[in-house]
Amino acid sequence: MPFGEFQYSVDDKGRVIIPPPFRDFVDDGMVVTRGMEGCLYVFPLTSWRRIEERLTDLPLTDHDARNFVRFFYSGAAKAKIDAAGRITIPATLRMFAEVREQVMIAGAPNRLEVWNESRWLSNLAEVQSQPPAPELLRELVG
Amino acid sequence: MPFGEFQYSVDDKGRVIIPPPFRDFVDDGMVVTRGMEGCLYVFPLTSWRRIEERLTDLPLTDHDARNFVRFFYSGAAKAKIDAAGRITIPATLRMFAEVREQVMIAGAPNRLEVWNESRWLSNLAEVQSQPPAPELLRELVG
DNA sequence: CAGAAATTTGGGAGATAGTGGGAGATAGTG
DNA sequence: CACTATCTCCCACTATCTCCCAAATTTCTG
Repeated sequence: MPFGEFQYSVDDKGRVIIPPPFRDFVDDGMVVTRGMEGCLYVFPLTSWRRIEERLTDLPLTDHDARNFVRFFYSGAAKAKIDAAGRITIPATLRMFAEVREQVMIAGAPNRLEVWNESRWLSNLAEVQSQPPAPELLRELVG
Repeated sequence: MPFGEFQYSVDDKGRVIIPPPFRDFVDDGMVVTRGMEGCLYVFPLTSWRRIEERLTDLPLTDHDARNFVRFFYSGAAKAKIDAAGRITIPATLRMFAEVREQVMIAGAPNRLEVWNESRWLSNLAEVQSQPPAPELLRELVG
């Protein structure tokens, strides 16, 4: 499971470095898509296939389900690491997550997250001002 | 299954590019018809035949069923990819979905969707402002 | 501390994709 | 039946992207 956070720059071609400790995790290819709180999710290809199946099974008749699929499924893009350890993030996703200049790459359970740096910081600040619910903390420390 | 989203322009002949990653998906011809939330659905010909059968089986006696058939079936038009990777969308469907100038082509389970660009954006904004139901999110990460 | 290895960043060339226009064929109208 | 408008197929130019290479910086090791 990848953990840790790393700061990188984005060049004007939309290329972002995958931190060396995370490279094994996404070695066989990955899928980048929209995430919650305005970040991007990066799933290893094998995990994505499971998600894809679940999304495909959602009912076409439900408005919210359709939009849910549009958010995660239509937003998705395959990516693979180049010789220099980078991936190219499509323009639409860069715009969505305001990925430009400085970004944070964060490890998460089963995925990576790509954040606009200042969004990352303000999101952290929010967590500090609104501490997690006690029942969540109990999960952590027992 | 086609996923991803792509932005294109529509020329004054009503021609729209099918994104290169989706071309295999609709290689044997496709059917364009009205879709939900004001977009257009694009089905591969083989999927369409299944839909056609189901629509044929709907009871003619039911008002809602009749209107459902009018919506999906009467609006349908065959299309095939030209040498430059485009299809021509009939004027009536273009009017329905306000397909002109800039459009988004989005991959979806079993189909493609063609969107007026600003409709697509405001629809996505709706998803963000109303966070997805927890049971849907569980679909995503397990 | 010095050399070696790995990592980050940038740039360039060939290939691919996007866009527009035109001519012949087809269909519609008087 | 003739004329006109529309559509389809074909061609060509331009822009963009991907892959490859190379330099500069940092980190690790002996």
